[in-house]
Amino acid sequence: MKDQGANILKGSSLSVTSSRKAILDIFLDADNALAHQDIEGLAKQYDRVTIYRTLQTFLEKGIIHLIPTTDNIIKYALCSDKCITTGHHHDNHVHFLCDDCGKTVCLDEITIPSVTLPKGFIKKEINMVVSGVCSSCQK
Amino acid sequence: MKDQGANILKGSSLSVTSSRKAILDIFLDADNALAHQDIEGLAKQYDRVTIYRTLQTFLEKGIIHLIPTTDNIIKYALCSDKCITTGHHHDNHVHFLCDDCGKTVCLDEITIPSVTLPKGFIKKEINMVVSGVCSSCQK
DNA sequence: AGAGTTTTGCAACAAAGTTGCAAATCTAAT
DNA sequence: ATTAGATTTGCAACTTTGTTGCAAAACTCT
Repeated sequence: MKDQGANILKGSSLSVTSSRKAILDIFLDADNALAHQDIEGLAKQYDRVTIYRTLQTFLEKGIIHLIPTTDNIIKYALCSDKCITTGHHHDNHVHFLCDDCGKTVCLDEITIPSVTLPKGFIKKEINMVVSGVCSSCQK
Repeated sequence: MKDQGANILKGSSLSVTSSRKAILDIFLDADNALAHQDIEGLAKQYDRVTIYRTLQTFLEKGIIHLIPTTDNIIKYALCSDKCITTGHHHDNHVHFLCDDCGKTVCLDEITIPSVTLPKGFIKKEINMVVSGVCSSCQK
């Protein structure tokens, strides 16, 4: 599909600007989750502040989601098509953080198993991050 | 137990200083996980740098563990006795983050269910954070 | 109590994130 | 295609968060 980025933006009723397209393209090209810093390095022509605000906007619109990690670095990844089209966020897959290369990937095919919470707790979202060695680093 | 903090420090072969005891006491009194910022507020007489270094030391010794959360705030919680005594870190319980009060608690009795990773991935640690409404906020 | 080691606080710095505002860009309507 | 109106961007200044080196203070062990 050509100009996929622009379509996603329109679909989320966001105006199509070059910085938003550029940042979205970076996500579309990436095979792993990205930290703010990564994006700053890959979209050098845009202001730091613009990147902060763009990521914030994408989060709010459900275009990207946030991955909690134990390495203290906030990472973002594209949501699956379903997330974007439904507008409803269903991020129920497992994330993997490689101790070796530091990359974080979405394991879309691995669904988070359900847990039973103690009485009185109401569950809204579950996040699961597994760390270890990824398939590219394990040689 | 009197002077529990000092005992824990000795048990981890750390020298017993007033700042370490104070910070450890804050954790012993807390019923939820604490961010650096929380501790700074509760241990005002100590330097910011000392708190950073103390938390770092506690992490290394396995006295506290780190909880990844989706609210971008790094939180620490005391490890269970077993963690401390064995020196080996077994943080296999579920964490709960309340969207209402913002508190993070360890659900020590809820064990993280196991998952099967794709071929080539080696699992070392699993983290699971459930968010929603905690028992105190659900009224 | 004192020698030797560890820890602390200070200062200075680096990195990360936020805010207000004017200029630039985008959208939608003519 | 032009333009009015709204949104977004970049800049500057600032706050917060985290790090490092070093001398003074506190702690441990004998």
